[in-house]
Amino acid sequence: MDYKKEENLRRGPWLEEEDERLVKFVTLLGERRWDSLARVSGLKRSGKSCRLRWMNYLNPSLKRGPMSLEEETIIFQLHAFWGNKWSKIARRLPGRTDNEVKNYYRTHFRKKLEGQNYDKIIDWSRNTGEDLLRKYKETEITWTRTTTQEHGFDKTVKESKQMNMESDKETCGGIFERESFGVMKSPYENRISDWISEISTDQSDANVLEERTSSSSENNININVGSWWFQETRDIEEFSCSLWS
DNA sequence: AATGGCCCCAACCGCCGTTTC
DNA sequence: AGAAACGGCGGTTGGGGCCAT
Repeated sequence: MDYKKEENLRRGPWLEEEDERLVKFVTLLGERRWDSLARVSGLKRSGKSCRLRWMNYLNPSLKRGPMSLEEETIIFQLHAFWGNKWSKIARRLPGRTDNEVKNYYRTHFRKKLEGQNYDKIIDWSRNTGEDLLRKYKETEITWTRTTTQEHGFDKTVKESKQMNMESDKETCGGIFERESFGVMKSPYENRISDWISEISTDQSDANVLEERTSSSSENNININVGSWWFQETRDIEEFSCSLWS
């Protein structure tokens, strides 16, 4: 349905009675056929508007309240991999919407990262997968320090942790170890750990392949295996879509 | 108390891929 | 097979609330 063609449609904030009516009809007809649902319900709203209101606000499975530290971590880390794929990121956060994630990122992270030249740190097109993962981990450490401060963690502990990061690499695997100062990993972080370790495994394979390619013919066209690897693994969804189930 | 600036977030827009007829 | 309808996505906007001056 085209908004411009439907001049008598209501726009702007939803009234309480509109919400009630929408909930009633979605319960009755299901989350589909939004245009016909909008018509049948008598709401003077477009199907799109109804869908959006339900998806972003009325759906009972939505989580309310501020983002947890775990959710912040996931948003940041997945954004580092996928970029502005808000719906994809939101799928990793049960009860959160793409709109919410997008707004959250814009208001909370972008400002912080602008100050840290984030866009320059992560240059998707010019780095190998290995570079990207390393640089990503570096930004993660910096970011962790800022947010943990905000959340009341002890700054000194985290900073000394960061200095040991190089030697910790093997055990850390890129995910900060909060167990070491008394906070257990959440299920969110465990899943992130799993994703990252799967990525690392794939990357090792890619690096082996890269070595073989370059040693066999040094003057060949440069095939950036690292980038290939990263391209593939940016679509983690392909092999981990059931993580939340 | 008034006001201007900023932040936050719900809602809208336009585009595009998919599904339905 | 092709047109229309539908649904999903990312970017943008506008208004309410908060805070500093």
